[in-house]
Amino acid sequence: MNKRSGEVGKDETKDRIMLAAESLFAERGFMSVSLRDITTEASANVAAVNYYFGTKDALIDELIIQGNHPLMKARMQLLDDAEKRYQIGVVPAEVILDAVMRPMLTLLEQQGERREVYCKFMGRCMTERGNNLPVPVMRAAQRLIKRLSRMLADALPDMEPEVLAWRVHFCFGVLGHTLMHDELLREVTKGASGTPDFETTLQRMIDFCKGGLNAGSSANLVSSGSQGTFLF
Amino acid sequence: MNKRSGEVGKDETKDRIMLAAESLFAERGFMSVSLRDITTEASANVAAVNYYFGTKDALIDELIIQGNHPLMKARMQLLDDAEKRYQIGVVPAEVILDAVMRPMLTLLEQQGERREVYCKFMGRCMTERGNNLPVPVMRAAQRLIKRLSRMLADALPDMEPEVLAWRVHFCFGVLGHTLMHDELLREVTKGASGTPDFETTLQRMIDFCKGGLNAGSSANLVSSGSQGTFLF
DNA sequence: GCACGATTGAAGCGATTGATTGATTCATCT
DNA sequence: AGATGAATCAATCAATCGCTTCAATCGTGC
Repeated sequence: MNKRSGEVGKDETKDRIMLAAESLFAERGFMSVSLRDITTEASANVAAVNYYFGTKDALIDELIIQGNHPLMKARMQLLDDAEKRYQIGVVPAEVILDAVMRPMLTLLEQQGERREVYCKFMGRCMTERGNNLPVPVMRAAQRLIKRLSRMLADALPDMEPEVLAWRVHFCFGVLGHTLMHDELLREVTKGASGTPDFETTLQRMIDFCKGGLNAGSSANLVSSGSQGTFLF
Repeated sequence: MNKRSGEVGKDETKDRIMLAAESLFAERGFMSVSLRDITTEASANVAAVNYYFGTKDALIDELIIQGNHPLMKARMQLLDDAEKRYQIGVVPAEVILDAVMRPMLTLLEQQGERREVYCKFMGRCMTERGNNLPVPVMRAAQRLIKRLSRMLADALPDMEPEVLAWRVHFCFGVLGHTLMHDELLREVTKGASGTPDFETTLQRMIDFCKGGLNAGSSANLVSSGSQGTFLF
């Protein structure tokens, strides 16, 4: 045994550190939480972080990977199912969008009391580490986006691929912002946003994104004649 | 004169600090940039920050206020214009949305070479400081949201106020995410997103949000019977 | 030319950071 | 019982943080 007690520990130090770290990172961001904050919360020694993870960044990466992997896997699975189901035709855009958004909802249900933590942590990944994500996460994101773009291009043949890419991007923006800032909305609207549960919120999010994906594309009123003249 | 040179200085230390700080904060976030990073970039002394602003947080607040004020002012002005224009009827939702989004575009044009910095800095305000914004900024946001909700409720009388509040929230999510992560999109799509200028991007953003605002609202398939049972 | 107030600079404050050390504890195995 | 190796601890490292101090510097008005 490489553990002090012969039991399969749910109270292991490593797990306690990861749970504490996830909560604190979700609440205050990656940079604002020190190793001492984490180990104090986890009732562990500062050295334990280095012992189990090497560095703070490695701990963060492991948390991000652990959080993203089941999400990506579930999305891919749903896309598989959709393609199988619509084998003779084209997978509708709404079904594709659902496959991307729904797993966040499903995974949420499995989180129990930690669902709020999970939400904010995933939001942190998107907003604070949107660039510079761990390599496997980045690669998984690329695979998803690539597949997504291909399927949506079939579903919406009249839409320019470039416009489509941006609209997918917007959908992820809605997702990240919603995961992070629910309490901001509550404060700024002074209650007009109600107090919906996460499932209701995510359903509203999906509705909104569906409308956005299928939106008409207006002529560019402002810079139709100056495309590409700035910065790029 | 309270300045050493009688000139109106574009090279004043205070301005150099603010410019350098805005750029660095935009690029690396508020927490990751030290006063020494700022003063080195600005060719100034560390004490100058304390001399002109008091603390690092005060500097950040001043930058946020300075960045947000003209934006809010322009939005309110456009809403005024719209209400005047549609005095006999109701201001359409699209016009309202335009009034909120368009000033970001207009202000961008005034930023010249610093437009990219301005974009990212505003994005940082939304994503890293979404809560805990300076009091005047928070109040301005509340005024805007309140007015927005009222006008949109008139424009979309069939939509539940709560759903409307969330859809407005989603719009700001799209805005913030777009301002922050354009290069992420470019990397993850490997070029499929093209290299549009900011004006084109913002126009696409507005189109998307219009579609989202006007989207149909599907029945809640998942938790229609469990509203309010979790966390809230 | 001299004093004054505004501004700048070098140096350092105490506190905190991520990371490391070497000793120690303890279950396990021979 | 003794040896082994995983796990934990207190203590400390150098580096960096925001912030302060105090003297030097500068233009300006007297």
